[in-house]
Amino acid sequence: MTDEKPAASTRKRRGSGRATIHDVARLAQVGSITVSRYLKQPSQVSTELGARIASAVAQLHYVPNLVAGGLASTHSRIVGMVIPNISGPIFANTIQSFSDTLSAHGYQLLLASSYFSQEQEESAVRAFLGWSPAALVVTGPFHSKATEKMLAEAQIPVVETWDYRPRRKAIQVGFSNVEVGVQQARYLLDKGYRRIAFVQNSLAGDLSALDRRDGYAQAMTEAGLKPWTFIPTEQAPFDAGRQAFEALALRKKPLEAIIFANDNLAAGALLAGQRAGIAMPDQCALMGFGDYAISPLLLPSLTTIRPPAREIGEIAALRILEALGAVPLDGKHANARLNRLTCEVIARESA
Amino acid sequence: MTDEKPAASTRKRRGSGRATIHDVARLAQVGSITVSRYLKQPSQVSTELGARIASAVAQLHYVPNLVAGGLASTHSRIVGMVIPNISGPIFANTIQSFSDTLSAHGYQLLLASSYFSQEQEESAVRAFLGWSPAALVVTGPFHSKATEKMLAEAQIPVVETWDYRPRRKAIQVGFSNVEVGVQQARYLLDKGYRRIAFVQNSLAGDLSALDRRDGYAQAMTEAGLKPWTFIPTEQAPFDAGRQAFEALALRKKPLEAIIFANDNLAAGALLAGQRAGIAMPDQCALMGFGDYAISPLLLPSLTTIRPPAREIGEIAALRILEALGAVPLDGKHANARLNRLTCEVIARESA
DNA sequence: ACTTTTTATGGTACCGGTACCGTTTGAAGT
DNA sequence: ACTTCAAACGGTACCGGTACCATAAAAAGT
Repeated sequence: MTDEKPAASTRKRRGSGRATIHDVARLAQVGSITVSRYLKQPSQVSTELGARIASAVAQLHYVPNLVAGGLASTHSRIVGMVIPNISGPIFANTIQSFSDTLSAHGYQLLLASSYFSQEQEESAVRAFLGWSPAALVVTGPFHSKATEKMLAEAQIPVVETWDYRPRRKAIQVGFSNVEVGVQQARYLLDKGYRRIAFVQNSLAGDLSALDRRDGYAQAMTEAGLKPWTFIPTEQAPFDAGRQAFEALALRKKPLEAIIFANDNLAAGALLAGQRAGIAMPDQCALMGFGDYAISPLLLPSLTTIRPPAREIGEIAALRILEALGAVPLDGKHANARLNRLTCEVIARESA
Repeated sequence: MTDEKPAASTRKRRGSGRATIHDVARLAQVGSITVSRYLKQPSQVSTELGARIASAVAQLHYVPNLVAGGLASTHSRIVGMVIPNISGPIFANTIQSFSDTLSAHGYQLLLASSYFSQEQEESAVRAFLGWSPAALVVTGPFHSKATEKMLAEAQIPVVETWDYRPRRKAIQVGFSNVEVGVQQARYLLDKGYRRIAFVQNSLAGDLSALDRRDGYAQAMTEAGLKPWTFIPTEQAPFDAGRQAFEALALRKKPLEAIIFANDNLAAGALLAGQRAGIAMPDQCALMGFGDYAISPLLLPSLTTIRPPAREIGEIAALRILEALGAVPLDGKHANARLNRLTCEVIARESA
């Protein structure tokens, strides 16, 4: 009948085989641009054409090709996030709330972990930028030169999480670790402890603990006391905590209280104290950072600092969505470039 | 009028402003296609041109636009993963190892969480497909009709993790939850317990626990014993565990052993037992699932099952990379569609 | 009644790469 | 010397959407 094999094009089709916007347009007998409009702002299309298009979309199982859309409009609904690690007890909540808030507004999350390595961060950022993401999130203020440059030149919102440094260019969503160190020291000083030590983490990459140590040292000096830092050589956190406890609490003139760079170190110390029969907090008080899931369950339960992990993820997402115009400005924070959050002291039995 | 302004093209440029492959080609005085080749298979380009191109790339800070490349070639180096949650104790390790293995080969991870909701999973899969990903990973074998259809029609590798069901079409990387239930029951039976109950999770979405319950029931029946299932009404896991413990262990004729759908439930029960002064495991033995971080720290430490979370992520990534030709076939597993992993009983004090 | 503005729709070029194919050149084969 | 063939490189047409502009009809303004 009539149709003579429409040119049985010898040229090979390159396409993916999926239905395109043009297929939908043909079936609905409208222009392809109208389909595009209907999918983005249905109000601009008459109800009649809208119905025809909707029917065609359903019939063809049309799924918009976001890659093509991204290329044409030079901006995608992808947001990249680089975080030190996914499986650790700290950042998972941030990722979760960030992802949830984003995806509620139709954005997708590209995720990579850096393990506190600036090189890995750099290569992740570079790869992400290739997708012309709508925004980027990184952790902390410490990046390689090249990363700084890429972030500065990308014409997109950049958020630095888990720290707060007003001088920097990126949007800040986090807290001051120096402040937290002060907070920890003051809490113990208020309780009457005087001989207080700080135990760093052995993992070199996490620089935020150094800020907390500085805050601790500052508060100690202000109180006329001598700060005392211990750096474990053991790598595994529980072992490092035990090592620190033995070095600080089992000596001739033991320390009265110890602040640890994180709860895992503190937990290792606490378990060592249990075994050694040291009364905590009476003979030695322990304080952690992070409020990990184990901390309330230990005996004695661990006094620690709870960082606003979930809040950081959510606020970071909101600031991004605002900057992209996907969400009306929050009257109060009004797209604030600086979001200073605070950590809460979780007072339990160990200090 | 004047308008003159001759060349000054009044037409607006739509581009992103970043250097393109054509800018590089112009600067290096080669065809743009040669630049493209050089970036993908440098061996096909003479060293002389290669050097010129490399210099131009460096000079312009050229970052390839992956969106354009993806559109042209109809495939990207993105892999989508839908997982019930990120922040929970279970899946974080899978995400981490999956992400690490992928990114070591230049692939990026698009992540979304479903909270065990098939609707959320469906919308995530739909959004991911819009990016024409290289592969997709989902959790478990339970999906909506529409999801099944999309996964089947997408011409890409699909992996189902955290379960093992040979009959299904997707690549399987996981373990049989029924088997685990049997394993749990047998462990307790071997220890001499007879009156054994199973406590489900109250969260309706996680269907894998039902399989474990079925395995438990099967093993009990085989041993000539009556299975006993308890379904808490409390929502929060610790509370639900306590509720179950009170209902099962504090009754007139208490159960001898209880299997919980996960370690959090078991932990709640264990703490309730501590408070009530019940000797565990002597008066009542407890067994969990998941081997969460808290489990070894409880008193008594919790006997549980350790799922191969990290392994699942890594093997899923390897199978995908193999299927995509990014990695040579593992001689032994040879791109196996079925990867049956096993769970390990972690025998501790509570059972 | 006529001009101006708004609404609904379509045509076309373009985003920045890559697949496909063609051309040139020099080495190898006969 | 002539043909054959592989290597190196470039031209062009796409991939599948959207930005920009144009157009026609309807609504509003004077």
